[in-house]
Amino acid sequence: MGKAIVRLKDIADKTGFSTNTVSLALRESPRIPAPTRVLIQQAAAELHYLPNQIAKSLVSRQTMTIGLVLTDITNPTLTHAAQAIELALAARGYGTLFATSNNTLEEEIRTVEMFRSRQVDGMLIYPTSHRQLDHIRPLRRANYPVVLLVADPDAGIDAVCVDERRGAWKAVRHLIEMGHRRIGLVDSAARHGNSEKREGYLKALTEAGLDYDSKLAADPSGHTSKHGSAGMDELMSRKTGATAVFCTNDSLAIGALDWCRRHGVAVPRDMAIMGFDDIEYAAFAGVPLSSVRYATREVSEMAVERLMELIAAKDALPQARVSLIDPDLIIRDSTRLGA
Amino acid sequence: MGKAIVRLKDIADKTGFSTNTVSLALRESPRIPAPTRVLIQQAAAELHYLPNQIAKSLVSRQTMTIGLVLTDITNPTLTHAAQAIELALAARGYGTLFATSNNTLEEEIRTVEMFRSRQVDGMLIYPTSHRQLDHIRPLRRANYPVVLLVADPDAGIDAVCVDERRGAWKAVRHLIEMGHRRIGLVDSAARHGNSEKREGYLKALTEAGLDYDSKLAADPSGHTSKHGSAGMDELMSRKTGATAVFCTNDSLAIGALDWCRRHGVAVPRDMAIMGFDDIEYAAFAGVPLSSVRYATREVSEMAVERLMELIAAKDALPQARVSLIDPDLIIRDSTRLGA
DNA sequence: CCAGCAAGTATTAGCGCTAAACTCGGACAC
DNA sequence: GTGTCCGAGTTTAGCGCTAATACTTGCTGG
Repeated sequence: MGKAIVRLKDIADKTGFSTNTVSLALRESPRIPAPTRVLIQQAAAELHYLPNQIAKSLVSRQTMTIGLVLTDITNPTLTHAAQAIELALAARGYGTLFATSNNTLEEEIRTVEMFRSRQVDGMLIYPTSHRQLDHIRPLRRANYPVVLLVADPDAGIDAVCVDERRGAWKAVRHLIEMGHRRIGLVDSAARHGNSEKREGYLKALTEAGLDYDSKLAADPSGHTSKHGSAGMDELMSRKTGATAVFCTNDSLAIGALDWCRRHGVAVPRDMAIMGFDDIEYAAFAGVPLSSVRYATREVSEMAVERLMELIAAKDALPQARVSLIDPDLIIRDSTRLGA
Repeated sequence: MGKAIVRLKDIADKTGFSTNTVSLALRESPRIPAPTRVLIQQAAAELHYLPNQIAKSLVSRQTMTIGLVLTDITNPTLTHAAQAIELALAARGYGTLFATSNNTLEEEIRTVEMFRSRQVDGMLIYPTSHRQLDHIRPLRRANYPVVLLVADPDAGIDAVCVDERRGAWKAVRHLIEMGHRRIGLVDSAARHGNSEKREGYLKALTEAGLDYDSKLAADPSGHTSKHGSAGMDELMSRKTGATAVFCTNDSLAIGALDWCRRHGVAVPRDMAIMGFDDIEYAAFAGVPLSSVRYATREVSEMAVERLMELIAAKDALPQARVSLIDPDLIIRDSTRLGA
């Protein structure tokens, strides 16, 4: 770890005060008179002193570090969130330790343990599965500050997240309003047990008096554009008569768009396509993509704020609260009939 | 930090051994006979013991944590790299602390100090500017393991990165081979003093006997698609007669592509466009985008491997080495004349 | 004129852990 | 029988820091 590190003791030796006096002076304690304080601080600066946070953490019992568990940082949405979260935490003096669970529960559990072992002051988690939270509940019970970034309202754990159900419902309702009756669903989250978007889809169908046809749902094994294309393949080979498709994220949708281009299916004339997340590239896809947008920055900021509240609450966490942010539709050419 | 944490002492009290015996047993010391070891390990498991890494770090003088400094995680390329790095580090038992410098030198310096204060065992850095490394050199001189993820070959600091100069040179040479003589450059990195891609561009021009015309270079204030579009605007308003444009990353190129679509400029017939990084969406842009690709995963893996070597070297770091990875061209419709 | 107090500083203990030094009771050799 | 060695632990010290307590002065007031 590099060469001899400068410690309080070194400043003490240099100035002739005791280590404790130095410690107090550097922390602006009123118990040390101003002239002494200045003297010590100058000596510290000359020696290029940097406090050892590890030692500090051991005694103060807080590390000023938050653990961020992501499923997969490749997803542009998570990426934006991670950035916004790091920013919000840094502004409050917290460091961000991050790890990806690779969408497996096992790794998620390992990650959470690793973070605990490193004594993070709290965690922000994108759980792999929104339902299997049994490894997280004990944490909350032990008064450990945890905020989820996707969740069920009835999870019993604090969460700040987008209302995916409502977003999906809005998206599908829009497709229905555009006159579509046979609406496909390309959903890569289902296999992780995350059914919010699918529920929104079903709700919109039901409200419009449309039947759900399981042939209209594809369930590709990942969430990249390649998978979106594969999902389209699966869907279209079934000859379901679909005239619109709702993809649960924009990467999938962009892949679906590409499938249409390669198969001579005109978008939106022959097929309307709707995404979710409104990533930067949605607007620049072959056909500009309609999508569901939400304020990543605000969500992240709120989640961090909530985490801070929990940390401040010490050993009496308040009742768990789930905040759902209502997303908005962004309509572009991929679903605009006149286009 | 949650409720009463289980310490070695608690296991000691429960089993009747001393804390030190417990510590040794949990670390599989041969000094403790197997039956005792098992007994102690069972007790630890029952109490749900998790070692306190902070305390461990204080005495072992290593935190098993690496600091990762990114300029801006929004960039899909950095994102991929971050993911690959986290994976490679986790595989070696290291945690990843990350922070973004927001492309300012000041924040980069603060971040590096913060990491040092947290006693990270080493750092991986995407420097904001490839030239201003004066805050990093002292680290190396103090035997602090640091590996850069972009750099000059003569930086005097270890680095593992893509050979951007060569990538740009290949890209521009390709455009020249396609018959272009007036080739624009949209480069958002120049303002940070990172001129590798521009140098590659110039080298290709020179080799082909083409003059450089400064009117052909645009320097937008950011690296998103919006900025790419703005860069095109700037370039085209100058009536330079450009028939091709090299954009220093894919987001810019996708923005440029969009500018062409909106202004009725046919790609590649009236204008060829070339990107850099080959992000997922390059293939799915309005016109599939030609780009420069490199193996992110391998680069990250190599960088981590190098960092491990430096860490293992203790207080006698080997001569700094810079490894440049040679990227490949991916030709798609945006530069293919026949398309 | 000295108890009482405050200001300024030093000493001590301890966070949870590890490494080094130490103890103690056999077994064994001669 | 006694010195030596070994196995199976225990005790002690210390990582760099903070918090609590202790100790000096010099002063004030009754």
